[in-house]
Amino acid sequence: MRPTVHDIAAAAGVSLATVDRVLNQRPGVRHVTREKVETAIRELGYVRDVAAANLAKGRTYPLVFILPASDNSFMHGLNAEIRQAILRSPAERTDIRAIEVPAFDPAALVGVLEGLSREKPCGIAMVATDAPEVRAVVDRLVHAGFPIVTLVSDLTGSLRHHYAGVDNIAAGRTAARLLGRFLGPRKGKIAVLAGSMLVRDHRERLEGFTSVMAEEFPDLAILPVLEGRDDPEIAHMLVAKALGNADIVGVYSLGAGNRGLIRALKEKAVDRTLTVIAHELTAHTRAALIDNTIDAILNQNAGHEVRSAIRVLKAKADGLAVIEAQERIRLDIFLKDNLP
Amino acid sequence: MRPTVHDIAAAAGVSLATVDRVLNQRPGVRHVTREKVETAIRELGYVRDVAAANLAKGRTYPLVFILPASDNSFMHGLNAEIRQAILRSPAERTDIRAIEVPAFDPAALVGVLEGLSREKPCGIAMVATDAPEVRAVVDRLVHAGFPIVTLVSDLTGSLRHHYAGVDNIAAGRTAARLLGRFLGPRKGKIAVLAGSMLVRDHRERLEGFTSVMAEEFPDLAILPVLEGRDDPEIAHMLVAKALGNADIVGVYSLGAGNRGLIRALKEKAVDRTLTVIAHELTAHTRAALIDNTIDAILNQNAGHEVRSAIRVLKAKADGLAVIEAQERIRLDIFLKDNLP
DNA sequence: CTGTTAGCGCATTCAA
DNA sequence: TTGAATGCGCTAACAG
Repeated sequence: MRPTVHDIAAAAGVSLATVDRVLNQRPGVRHVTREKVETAIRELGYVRDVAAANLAKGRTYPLVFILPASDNSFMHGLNAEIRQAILRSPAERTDIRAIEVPAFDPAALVGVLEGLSREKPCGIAMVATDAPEVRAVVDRLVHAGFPIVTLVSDLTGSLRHHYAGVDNIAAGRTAARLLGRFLGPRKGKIAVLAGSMLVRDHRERLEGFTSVMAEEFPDLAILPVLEGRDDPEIAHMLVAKALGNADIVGVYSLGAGNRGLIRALKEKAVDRTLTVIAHELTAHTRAALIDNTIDAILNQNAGHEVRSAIRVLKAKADGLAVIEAQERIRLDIFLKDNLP
Repeated sequence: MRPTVHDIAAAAGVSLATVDRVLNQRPGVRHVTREKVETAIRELGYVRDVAAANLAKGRTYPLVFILPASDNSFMHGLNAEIRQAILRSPAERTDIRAIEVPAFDPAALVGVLEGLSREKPCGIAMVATDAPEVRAVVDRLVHAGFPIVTLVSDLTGSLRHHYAGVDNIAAGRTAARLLGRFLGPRKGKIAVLAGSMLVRDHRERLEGFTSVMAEEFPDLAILPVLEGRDDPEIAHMLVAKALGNADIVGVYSLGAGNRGLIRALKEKAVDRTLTVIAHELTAHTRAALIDNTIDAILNQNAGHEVRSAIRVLKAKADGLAVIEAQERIRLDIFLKDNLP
């Protein structure tokens, strides 16, 4: 049988309340008494039963998710996963609220973040827009004791506790190698469609992509990046125009808004054998993968990201450790054969 | 505030004990009383607090893992993950025991399984060897009320509750497409190294591989399968011999024992440009991927499989639902760029 | 500074 | 067939 608070109280010759004070590092315990209790804890190998503690405390975890208000399938999916998590709230003792902020708008994000410090959530998950002022508030909130995890897009250089998203440099490098290997001996130009160079995830994907291209596939030349703002309409326009270039042999779409990309490909490139790699598995990209418009999809599993963010935030709130390997968000690579 | 047993007792005008009897479908409640309670439960939207219930019951989950005694890195890794889970046991209320059985030996597996029915674990996770007699015991145990999940290798057609492993047909198909696309316009022969056609996962990978090869890459011919019994020494011998064939342009290793494969490749194929796809990320395959001996690795994450098996078994033991998407074991595809 | 006591939501005796 | 009382491991008033 595992030792309980009673056992350590008996071993240390003190009462339950004192043991509790030591366990929860509350004040009002003499140094010597504290030492006695700590010794007993160590010797009996006591580990606190978190479930029982939460029951006694009636603890719930008020969590806030901050997301950009973007009208693309990936963000819709992320939203859906958060709603799923809200449905599980009773069982998981969470109390989750989602807040939307204008996309690519550091000032708006900062405003919401500052408002949050008043309502005292026990954890914050946010899709970060990469800007100094955002980094500043985040650092301030972390200092004030709020657990913060970044979601999907990281905020490197800030004090955020954890990042629940894929390694985007690795994603870009992987895209480059797949494209290069699939193209084999072919030479030509590569079009790159991004959302915005303002978000770190897109910048990092591009960085990884260009470096592997330069190192290993010198016969493929990258054209100037098209910024589609993750908007299907803009993406369609940009890609349709770019496809006028007959030297293009491949496309890398590293952001969202792939509906527009796919439409442009079907209109302008039916007769060409382009190799296309895109990010994010959605209804649209899935269909395009199956009908061979797209050759491979790199994906981050929004459900895993949300669940991981919640686990990490709860653990941080309790001062507990996380299973690192479990919280690593993997880059999914989908060909038409291994679709879920 | 969520409704508790007290609330439904008050609403139904009965005592806690009666509510409990209804909740746990125990006998000794008049039909009309039962109905009253059930109505109250429905109307208040009561959901049981599993943590509190487990606390009151002092419940633990005795779980058994059955693994083949194979000396390859993948099985070592699986073992390590189970040991990690054992370390987490106190926090997760599990009590995990691992049993090794001779590999590819249905009779031995049946023996262990039969012995288990006496010690009453509340869940069994097993790497299945695919044989009718195994299917028979599994079905018997399931009928007797034991939750059973298959791990890594499934037992299709049996009554096992869940399979914690990858879709191996999809894995084989994916390997074929990667190999075919990487090879591009090249023609030639493909060597296939398997462990044993006695285990379902290997048979399924081969099946998926050959079908995509036949459908989409007719210029690549598959040579007769080499059965290395997941043993590095045997694998080395077989592959070294096979590489005498100068027409070979690619290799698909769908089992374990890749140490032997890699050694053979380095000895016999330094001067050739083979495209090689292997399964399972280990220290050896990782190094080979980095030094370009292997071009891609398909992997199943043993840690996820073990944690998933535990979650599912606990849920089944409690008659609870699982998050299906979370329990789907994904096929990892690693190029040298996205290694963890 | 330290101890007593009640109670979180549920299960389980033991009586009635 | 039903109910009252007790306890699981822990926290939190409230006394001393």
